[in-house]
Amino acid sequence: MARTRDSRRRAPLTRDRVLRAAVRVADKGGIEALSMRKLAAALGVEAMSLYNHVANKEEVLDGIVDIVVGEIDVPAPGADWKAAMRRRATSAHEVLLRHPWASMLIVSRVNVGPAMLRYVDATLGCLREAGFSHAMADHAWNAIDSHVYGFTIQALNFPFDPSQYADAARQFLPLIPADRYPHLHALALQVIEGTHPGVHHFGFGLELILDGLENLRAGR
Amino acid sequence: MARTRDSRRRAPLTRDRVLRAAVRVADKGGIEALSMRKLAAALGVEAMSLYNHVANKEEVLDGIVDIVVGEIDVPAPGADWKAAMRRRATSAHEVLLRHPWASMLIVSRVNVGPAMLRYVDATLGCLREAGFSHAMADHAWNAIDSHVYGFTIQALNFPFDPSQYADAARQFLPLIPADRYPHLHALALQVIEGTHPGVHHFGFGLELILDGLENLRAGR
DNA sequence: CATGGTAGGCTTACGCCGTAAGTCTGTCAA
DNA sequence: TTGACAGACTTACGGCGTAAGCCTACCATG
Repeated sequence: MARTRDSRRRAPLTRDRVLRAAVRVADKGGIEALSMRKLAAALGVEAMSLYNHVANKEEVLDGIVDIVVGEIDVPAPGADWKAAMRRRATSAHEVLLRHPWASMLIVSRVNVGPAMLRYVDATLGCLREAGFSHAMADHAWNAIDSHVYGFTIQALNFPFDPSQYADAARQFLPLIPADRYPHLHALALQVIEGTHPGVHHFGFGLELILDGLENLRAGR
Repeated sequence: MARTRDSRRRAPLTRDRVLRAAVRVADKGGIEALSMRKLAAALGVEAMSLYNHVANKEEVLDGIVDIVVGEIDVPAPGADWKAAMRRRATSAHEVLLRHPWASMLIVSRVNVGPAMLRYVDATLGCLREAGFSHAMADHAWNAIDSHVYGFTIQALNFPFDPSQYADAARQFLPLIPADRYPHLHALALQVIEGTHPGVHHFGFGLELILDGLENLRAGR
C-alpha cells in the first residue's frame, strides 16, 4: 500500500526510461539541448539522480545511438542482395532523418552496442550469402555506409527548405558572382529558372555503388 | 620607437592570427580542447580580447573550416575528369586525416566561406567540361563528397590502430559470440588469421562511384 | 514488530564553458 | 595638447558535467 502510493507518486527511474527520455529530448531540441540537467528535468528528477542508472553522459550518448540504430530495418537472409541492401540503406537514411542529431553521434564515436552489432552482422550475412567473400563483404558494407552517413549528414545540413530552393537561390545569387564562381553561378541560375530542381537524391550515389558491387560480384 | 617597443612586446592580434592559432589548438588537442579561453591562452591573451576580432565562437569554427578546405587540391580545368576527381577526393581525404576534427565540423554546419565556394565551383567546372550536365555534375559532386566525408569520418573513428588490428580482434573476439553474430565473428577470425587485413580502402568505394559516373556520362 | 542495510532519490560544490558589460591604456590625427 | 578610438583587460552571469556526501523509504532478517 505504501509502495503503491509511492510508485504512484513517481514511476521508478530506470536506465531504459532515462535513455528513452534522452531520445525525446534530443528529438525535440537537438543534441545541444541534451544536458544532464534538462534530461533530469524531463523526467521530473534532479540531475544527479541520473547517475544511479548511467555512469556518465557518454553512456547516455552511447545508449541513444543504439536505440536509434535498433530502429533500422535489418536485411532478412535469403532475399536478393541488391534489393536487401537498397532497403537497408534507405531504412537507415529514413531513421537518421527522423532523428537529425543521430548521424553525427553515430559517426563521431565508437559504437559497439547490441543493436549496432546485430545491424552489421545481418548486413555481412546478406552479402556473404550473395557470394561476396568476407573481405569483399566488409568493403561493400563500408562503402554503402559511407554513402548513407555522408549523404544523410549533408542533406540534414542543407541550409534551405528544398521546396523553397529556387527562392533561396535567387536570394543568394549576389553572393556567388559569376566571374569568381562561374559554375556555381550557372547552377544557381538553373535552379532559379526551374531547369534543375537542385535537390539531391539518396538513390543516385547508392545505385552507383550497388551496380559497381554487382559487377564485382559477377566478376564483371 | 614607442610603437616598435610595443609591437615587439606583443605582435598585434588579428582575425587571421586567431584563426591560425585555433587550427593549431584543435590539431593538438582535438576540437573539444578548443575553447575561447584556451585559444586566448595560446595567443598570450585573455579570452575576451578575441572578441575584438571574431564575433563569437561560431565564427572561429567557420573560419578554421574554411582554412582546412583551402588546403584541398582543387581540380585544374582541362584534365581527364576521372583522374581529376580521384585526385581531388584523395586530397580531401588526406587533408581531413591531417585535421581529424575537421570532417565533423564541415558536415555539421553550413559552409559558405570563400575556400569552400571555390572548391565546389572548381569541381563543378571540371565535371561540366567533361560533358556532364549541370544537374548531373551536381549529383556527381554530391555523391563523391558523400563518400569522402562518410568514409573519412568512419576511418577516423575506427577504434584500433590498423597495424595492431589482428591483436585487437583477438582481444575483442569474446565480445562477439559466434551464435549471436556469426558473420562478424567469422570476419574477426579472418582478421586474426591474417586472411583478411580488415583495413578499408578509400579507393574501393570511390572507384565504384567514378566508374558508375563514367557509365552515365558515356550513356552506358 | 524492531532494526539495520541498501537503493535511489536529493543538495551542495567545484571548475570549466561562452560571452555581456564595462574599464583602462597606448597611439595617432587635429 | 587633446580627444577619439582600437584593442587590450576585468568582472560577472548562467549553464555545463559530475564528485562527494546526505536523507529517506523499502525490505530482509532477528
